[in-house]
Amino acid sequence: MVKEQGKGGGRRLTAQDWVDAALTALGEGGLAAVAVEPLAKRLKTTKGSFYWHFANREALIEAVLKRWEELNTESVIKAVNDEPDPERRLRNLFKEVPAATDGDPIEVVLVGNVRHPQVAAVLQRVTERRIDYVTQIFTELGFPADEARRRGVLIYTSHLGQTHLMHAAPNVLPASRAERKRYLETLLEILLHRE
Amino acid sequence: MVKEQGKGGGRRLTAQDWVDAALTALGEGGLAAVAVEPLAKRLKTTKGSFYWHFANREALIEAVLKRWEELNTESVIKAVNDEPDPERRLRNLFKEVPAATDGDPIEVVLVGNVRHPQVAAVLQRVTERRIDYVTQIFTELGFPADEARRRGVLIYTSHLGQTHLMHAAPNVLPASRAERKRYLETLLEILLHRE
DNA sequence: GCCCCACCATACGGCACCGTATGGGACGTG
DNA sequence: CACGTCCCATACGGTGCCGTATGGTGGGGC
Repeated sequence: MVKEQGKGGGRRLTAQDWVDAALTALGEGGLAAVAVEPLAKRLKTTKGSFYWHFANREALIEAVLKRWEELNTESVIKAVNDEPDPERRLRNLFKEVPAATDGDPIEVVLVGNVRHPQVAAVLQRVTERRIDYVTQIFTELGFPADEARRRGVLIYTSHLGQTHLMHAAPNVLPASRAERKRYLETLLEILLHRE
Repeated sequence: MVKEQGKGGGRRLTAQDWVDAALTALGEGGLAAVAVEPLAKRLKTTKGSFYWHFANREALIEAVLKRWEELNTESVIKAVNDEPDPERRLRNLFKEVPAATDGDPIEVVLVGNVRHPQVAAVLQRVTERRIDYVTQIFTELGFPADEARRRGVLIYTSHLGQTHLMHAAPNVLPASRAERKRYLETLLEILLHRE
């Protein structure tokens, strides 16, 4: 008989299992839900397991933030970065990113906990990384540095506003797919235009 | 000798005092900081006072959310609404609102806690109220209903994105005052233009 | 001056979570 | 098959918060 690996069974866990569960909990219940005993219950195990893999709760938070950072910056950038044409890369970026993180509440959850030092640090890094990347695209499109950055910030805040609104009052954006696409198109036309 | 009213002294408190303190705590420490015993410490009193004025913690949260709602919608709208010209009213709105709530983290704090039922409800109401108001201005400007609403949502998400970014990474918007004004001006030109 | 009542202090039980201590089971290795 | 290592279960003490019970205080009405 093979080793029982059924996800509910009594298999051994890795640190990664804890991080994954923490990531889910973070989205569902906020930072407060990244807590040892509730996660142990969710994983059908006990604290004994957790404190074998991690020093304490803070270490888990650090790990889950790092994981989120990597999932939401580098991997997305990597997925888009093989498109050579800058304009099409920009379109891909703002078409793919919402598709991947549409209902993902972690972004807004983290901003709501920006007083938390670890959260503040990761938000800082992620934001700068994203804006730098978009700015770089505008630079490749031939805009001077300051104008490229200005447009990068602009398109990024637009995206943030959509994300924010979508969680604050989802019903306000009903025909989201088509409407958002049209909105994005308008915005891109404005921002790609050289005055 | 007059009755000692020094804000540290042993004076009697009203329910409003608790709500005010809760509002401050909400901004500083998130929803979790709207907690009875910590607030009692802050007010230099005890739980005994709290449970005289409120039934429980949930009642306080309800009250503080209602207070925030009123401070951030009706009072702002009232302050702007005496301007008869719609376009100038719009400009006033997006010049005054950020001035009043620039560093105010409560907005993003609440979105981060959107799973909380009471928070979700107030965010729902506030968002719809704000968008309705802006939409109405565009209607007064002569746009048909659907176009007015589209532009209202648009300008509102832009504002939200700025707020969001300002808390996620404040240093990204350094020359905020002048830059934001220019940004807003650009946006308004776009949105006020009849194609 | 007395009393009453709005308002507060204190003490208590309960719960949820953190982190530690310690024993036990499973599995590879010899 | 013995044994050590890895990983987990259980039990415990500590902390911070919620909500209740109950007694205390001080100032306004008579």
